[in-house]
Amino acid sequence: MNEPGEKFYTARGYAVLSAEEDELTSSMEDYLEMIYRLSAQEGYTRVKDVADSLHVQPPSVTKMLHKLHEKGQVRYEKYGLIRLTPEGRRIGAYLLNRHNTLREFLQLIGVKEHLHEDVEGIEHNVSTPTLQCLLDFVAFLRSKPQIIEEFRHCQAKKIERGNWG
Amino acid sequence: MNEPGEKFYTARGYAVLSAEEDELTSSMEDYLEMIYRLSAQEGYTRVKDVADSLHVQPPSVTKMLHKLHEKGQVRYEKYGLIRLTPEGRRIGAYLLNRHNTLREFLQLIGVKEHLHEDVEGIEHNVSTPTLQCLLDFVAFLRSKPQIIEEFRHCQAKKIERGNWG
DNA sequence: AAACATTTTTAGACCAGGCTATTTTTTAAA
DNA sequence: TTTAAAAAATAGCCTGGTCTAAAAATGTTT
Repeated sequence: MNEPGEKFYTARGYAVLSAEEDELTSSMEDYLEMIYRLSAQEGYTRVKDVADSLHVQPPSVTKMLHKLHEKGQVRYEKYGLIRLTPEGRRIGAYLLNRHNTLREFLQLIGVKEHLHEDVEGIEHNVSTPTLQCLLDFVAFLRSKPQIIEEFRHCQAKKIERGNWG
Repeated sequence: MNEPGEKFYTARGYAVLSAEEDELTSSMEDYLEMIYRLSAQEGYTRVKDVADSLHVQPPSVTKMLHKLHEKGQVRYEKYGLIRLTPEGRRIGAYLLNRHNTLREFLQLIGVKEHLHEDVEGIEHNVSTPTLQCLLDFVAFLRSKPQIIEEFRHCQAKKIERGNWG
């Protein structure tokens, strides 16, 4: 049909597929990444802090903590402190690294306006092998700063010529 | 807190925000993009074809058609053919272009394994200004093929050295 | 044109991840 | 140590995008 051998699904369809593979949902990743950030200093965080940071209400956090606990990423008991398990820390570190890599790449190609939103949306959909490519590419660009310099130059010229949407 | 001035939300949180801005949901984009592909030849398509292509059941298509009709992207009456409005065509073309741009970029940096899934997931989260950066960057890389050549070379060397995850 | 097959629609259920309102527990102050 | 305030948990509702089962419309034979 379209590209041969490629099956299309809706956004929901992909979500269901990855749930079947027992992967984390996008929201679970958001919570885990944030818990990882917040517990970096003290080794723990609290429901209220997570709620405030993610702009959700506390009951949403509690509910998600049960899920992350069941999945083995969070050590948690009622009214207690939130701590990641070693597994949770490993994943949290991975997620944060993925976030930062993506962010750095987008900055390199000149994204400014919706940087944060785009990173937050895109990160959940970057598979591990793709992340590896991105990492390699960012490292490559970092090692040859003239490339980005030249690209910036082209972009600037383009703006001058008024070729923009 | 984290990066100053950046507000974090969960995946759902962002979805709600963009709904409030009256933007299309990810699923709506998937349907619209597919209708655009399928109706490219004949100028129309059918519920069954959309359902088969997106691996959903026909009632899901019907329901979504009502929404896209309300939003003014689809011309549609019961049991009839599905046609895009001019507005729908414009957006469809934009979505397809975004898809292809992203795909080309990922291919350039050497993505092979999950190319299709990653494109399908990422595309919905690429804002218009970010897409513009990507377009510029892909054009730049296309105009200087030595860059990608050299990058490929580095990647290959890296594999040789066994520095991979 | 009658009968059968296919396509589409309708109706209603389900699930994740939010929410609000309320109750329970913990913490801080008097 | 009793009381007030803050934090967390529970219960239950809502929404979007799916599904299935059943009904309705359309198309295709013969």
